[in-house]
Amino acid sequence: MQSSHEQFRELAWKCGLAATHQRQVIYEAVVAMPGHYSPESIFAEVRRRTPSISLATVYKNLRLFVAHGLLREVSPHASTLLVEGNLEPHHHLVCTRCKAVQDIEGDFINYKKLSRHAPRGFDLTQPLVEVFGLCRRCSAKK
Amino acid sequence: MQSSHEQFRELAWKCGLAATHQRQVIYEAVVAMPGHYSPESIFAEVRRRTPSISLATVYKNLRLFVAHGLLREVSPHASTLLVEGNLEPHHHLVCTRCKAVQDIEGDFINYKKLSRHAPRGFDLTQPLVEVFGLCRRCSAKK
DNA sequence: TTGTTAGATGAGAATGATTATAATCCAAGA
DNA sequence: TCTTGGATTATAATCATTCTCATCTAACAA
Repeated sequence: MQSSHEQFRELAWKCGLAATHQRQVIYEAVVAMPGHYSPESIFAEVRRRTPSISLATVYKNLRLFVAHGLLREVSPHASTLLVEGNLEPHHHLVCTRCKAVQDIEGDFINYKKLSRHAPRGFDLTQPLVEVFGLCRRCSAKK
Repeated sequence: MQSSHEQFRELAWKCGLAATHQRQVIYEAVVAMPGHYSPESIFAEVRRRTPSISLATVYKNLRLFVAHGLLREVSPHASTLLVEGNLEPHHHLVCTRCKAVQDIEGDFINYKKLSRHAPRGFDLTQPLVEVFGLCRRCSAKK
């Protein structure tokens, strides 16, 4: 069984990226636990092990990892960046009011109907979906 | 048949809002044509008729109209605001690369399955969905 | 019609997340 | 070990949006 370090070195090598210490700790911070993480929270976490790291480096590498498919961007057009390490296809539930995001399982999309209504040439190879509603807390407030 | 002005005055009155000239022209700019509009584009449009109007007023009133259900926010957690006058329930297709948004018709969501997988208390009374893919232009570039 | 006032507007400053810049640094192949 | 192109850091810059507050006006009452 490979060490976590060796696993990352191999991933980086496949993507043609230098396996720097900073990239290592950023990647591991996201992948260590399931969940959705902001650049700031990753920065705070990573800083404990590598105090000299810069916030710009965190941003740059999160974008890079997402571009290479090592991480997933929680919402591809959200106002603030969130990343997750879970690469299994799954959808998200978003609260319209507080913008909280959570995973939602289940096969509730009819892909055949969906692609029938999509315009010509629109690539829905692996459609990801965001469902908007009101989370429990916000619908209680009302 | 009511004039457009009278229609707006009545809507404003129902919401308890003063029917100012600025609100009138902002509302009409969005509702006049189907489509998705940014605050800047509405500002540019509205300025032609009302040169003294302020961008802040446009933002403030778009948010207000959305809060009162007179307009719809295209994507409730997008990085930049877009509004539309079409209040008929419909979903959106978003390009992951260029973030372009277009309407998509069709009943491709299985609401029963969806609510079965949603957490307790999550309000999905009228779930709106955003589907991510690659628009034709972006998937051609690849 | 006029007076009163709560709410609305306008101009510009402030905010906050993200990206750009440029000097320094280091991973990786020779 | 040496070389070099890519990586990192600190900070400035950006940009959409919101805030502030002085001024103004729509709406109701007299």
